[in-house]
Amino acid sequence: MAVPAPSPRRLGRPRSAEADHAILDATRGALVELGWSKLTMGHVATRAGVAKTTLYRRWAHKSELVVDAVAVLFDELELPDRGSLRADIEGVVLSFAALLERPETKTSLMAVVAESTYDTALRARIGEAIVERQKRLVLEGRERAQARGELPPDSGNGEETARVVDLIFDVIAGAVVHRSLVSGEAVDEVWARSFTTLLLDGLAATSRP
Amino acid sequence: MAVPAPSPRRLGRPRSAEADHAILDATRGALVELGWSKLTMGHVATRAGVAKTTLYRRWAHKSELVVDAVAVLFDELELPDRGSLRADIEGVVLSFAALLERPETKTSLMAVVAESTYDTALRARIGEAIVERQKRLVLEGRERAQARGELPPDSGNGEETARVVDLIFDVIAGAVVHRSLVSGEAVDEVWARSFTTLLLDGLAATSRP
Amino acid sequence: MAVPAPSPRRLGRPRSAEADHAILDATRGALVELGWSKLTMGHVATRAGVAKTTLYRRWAHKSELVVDAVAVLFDELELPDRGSLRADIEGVVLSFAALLERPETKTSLMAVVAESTYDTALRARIGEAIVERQKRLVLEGRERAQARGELPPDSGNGEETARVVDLIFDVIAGAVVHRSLVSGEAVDEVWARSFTTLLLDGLAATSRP
Amino acid sequence: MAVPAPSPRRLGRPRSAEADHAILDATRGALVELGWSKLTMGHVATRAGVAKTTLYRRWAHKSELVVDAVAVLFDELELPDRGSLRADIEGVVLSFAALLERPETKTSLMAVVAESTYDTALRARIGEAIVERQKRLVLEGRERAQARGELPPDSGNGEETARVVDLIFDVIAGAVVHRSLVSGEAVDEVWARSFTTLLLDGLAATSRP
DNA sequence: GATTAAACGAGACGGTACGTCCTGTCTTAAT
DNA sequence: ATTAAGACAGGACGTACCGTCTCGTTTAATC
Repeated sequence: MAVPAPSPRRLGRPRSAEADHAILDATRGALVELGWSKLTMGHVATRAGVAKTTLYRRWAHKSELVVDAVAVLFDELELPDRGSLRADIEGVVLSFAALLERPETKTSLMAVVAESTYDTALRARIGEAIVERQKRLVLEGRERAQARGELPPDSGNGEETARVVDLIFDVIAGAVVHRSLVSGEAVDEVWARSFTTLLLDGLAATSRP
Repeated sequence: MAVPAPSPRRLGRPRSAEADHAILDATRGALVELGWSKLTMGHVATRAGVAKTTLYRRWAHKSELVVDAVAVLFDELELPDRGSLRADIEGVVLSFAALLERPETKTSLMAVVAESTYDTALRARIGEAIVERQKRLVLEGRERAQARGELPPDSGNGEETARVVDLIFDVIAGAVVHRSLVSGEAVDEVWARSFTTLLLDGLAATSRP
Repeated sequence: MAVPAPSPRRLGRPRSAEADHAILDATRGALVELGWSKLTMGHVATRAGVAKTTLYRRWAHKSELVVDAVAVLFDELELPDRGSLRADIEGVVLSFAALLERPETKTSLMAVVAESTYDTALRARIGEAIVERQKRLVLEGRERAQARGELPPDSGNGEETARVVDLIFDVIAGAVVHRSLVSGEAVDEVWARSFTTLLLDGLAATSRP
Repeated sequence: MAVPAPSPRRLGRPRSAEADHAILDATRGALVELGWSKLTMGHVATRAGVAKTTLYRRWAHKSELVVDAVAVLFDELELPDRGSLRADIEGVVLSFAALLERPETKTSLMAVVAESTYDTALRARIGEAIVERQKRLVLEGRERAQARGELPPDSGNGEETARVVDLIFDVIAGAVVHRSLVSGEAVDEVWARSFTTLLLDGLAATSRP
């Protein structure tokens, strides 16, 4: 996954899996205590009880290391069936907001996105490790709503469907991230309800012929 | 504004307004050529033909400098009357996206937002210099739509109005930023139309009693 | 003297004599507290309650300022008649050593001499303000010894006399300075007696035909 | 010696001996071209093709670096047997003066001595690396003169001997340094002869019972 | 069990930028 | 014209990190 096996050869001493964990743990810990900009490779290495070479053998840049360290937190997001599309959306908005409130993610997400604007490899890694994996939540919620009859079934046009999913994803994730990190205001139940109402109405109308 | 007068006293040589401009110009130029992460205070100073001390006397951190240098670009955003609420929204979405495509803003915005998560003074500066000032676009578009009869008049509840404006702002800005910088896909006319449809329908429904 | 009148004209506000004293006092004080290398023009100005311009108008360089500040201390050296040439020499050795033990002079003398090796103007200033004025002690002691009959009278050859005086001056001052500042050992009565014995015997023999 | 092994451990990459030489060579070169006061750590590092950190890892201060760089020049001083005590003294006086005329030593010696007045570690380093090692010349010349019968043999009292050696050392070195650097006049054959006469007579008398 | 080759810790390395300090000059208004 | 105040260009400081390197030392899989 994030730390690809260097080659199928198996000569010499194998890499330490312990070191991998220690480094990622140390990275998350350092993010909490220092934030993105004061986190250094040397500090992470020391904190993980590992030599700098061991760290650089696995991750060439701080941004890649942080993406991998933080990605796992995004995987914790889930979409339990709350019984209605409205409840599901409000739920995911609130749990996404809660995730963004954690110091590890708060300080990292924007930073790696910023870094990625000039680094296509990093952009790909972010897309793969974080962004794409969150779209599953939209897909899942959508299918469930279709099963409930809250949304019309797929048009059969896969491209069209992908476009809609992307749009909804950008609207939900974008609004939450912007409110939380840019506007710097709390994403609470009140806001989640207003936002969900707006989105539901938009979706309902869009779904009409 | 950005560089507040240090005090009403008038002792000693006054600060050079030329230097202010040269520094902000140099900052924008360096952002274009080097991007956020390779921009250094020393480089900006050299480029501005100014000593580093002169720079640090005004801006203690690179992030504050960049906020001030970039804020003016956001002020260039305008909302010409395109005849309908739909046209106005599509217009602002596209011109905001165009702004985010400029190299000066592309990396900077996310980077300073990232920095602001651990620096409340910076967060305030961003809010004041960038975020709050862009809400005027939402207000303006809304009033115009109300005048056209496309949206119902204000409820008279100022707090309620502010909440709605904030929501719309976060949804529009958030969706555009997310699509453009996080998802890394183009904000083109097609997307703008889909997004606007979604938003308009949401607004229309929300406005119904 | 050390601070030459800028010109015989007397237009505009006259220079403050208070400032002169304050600056020289502050310089000596700073030398005591900080030593030569940590003394700065800005610090002296602040300590003297004077603007930097006021300081630079009088002394262009730190070394010149220090020479003037310290020269006055060397003028305090005196040669009271102790009754014999031996006693006079031992006296001047000990009082010169005592002067070199003061922190103002200890830290300054070698420093300005070092500086003067690449700065002929400074060398001249040191020669004039410090070195030449101390030769009076040698001259005085010599004349007194001649009056006592301890040394033969002048040969009448002025050049010859000057050469001898210079030699004795360099030997006495050099030995004391070297012992005190380079070797870093105390110039006490025991050493002064040994040194004086050596010098007297040398002089006596030299004076014989 | 000058750069003590940091510890007997042998962990990590060992320090580069090449770097040591390059730095000391660069220091001497910079002293020749720039003199003490314009020599900077950064310049030396660049000239040596070495990072500043590499330099600071070995020498914390410019003065210590210069002491080590210059000490080796003092070791070049030698005392070839010139056949008589008089010739030996005249020889060492002239060659010491020639050494002090070299641009590397000219400013450096006084400067580091000045610095050492407020820095006991530096004083110790100077004592060890320069001062103590030059006393060998006095010892050597003295033994040779005793072998020739020009001076009486040692009294057997080691402390007494050390005191005499120190005295002679301070008188010779002090007089030459003072004439050359403080009085700023040439140490030529004429002066050397006068000084040697004075010293020999003093020694002769001192040696008499 | 010995060999082999990569991974490991430690830390030195060349290099870049940092943010501060000092220098000596200049620009204000006040005296 | 001099003063206090303080901004200015410039340059060096000593430190912190970067990413690479060079050591001597494990640690498995292979021979």
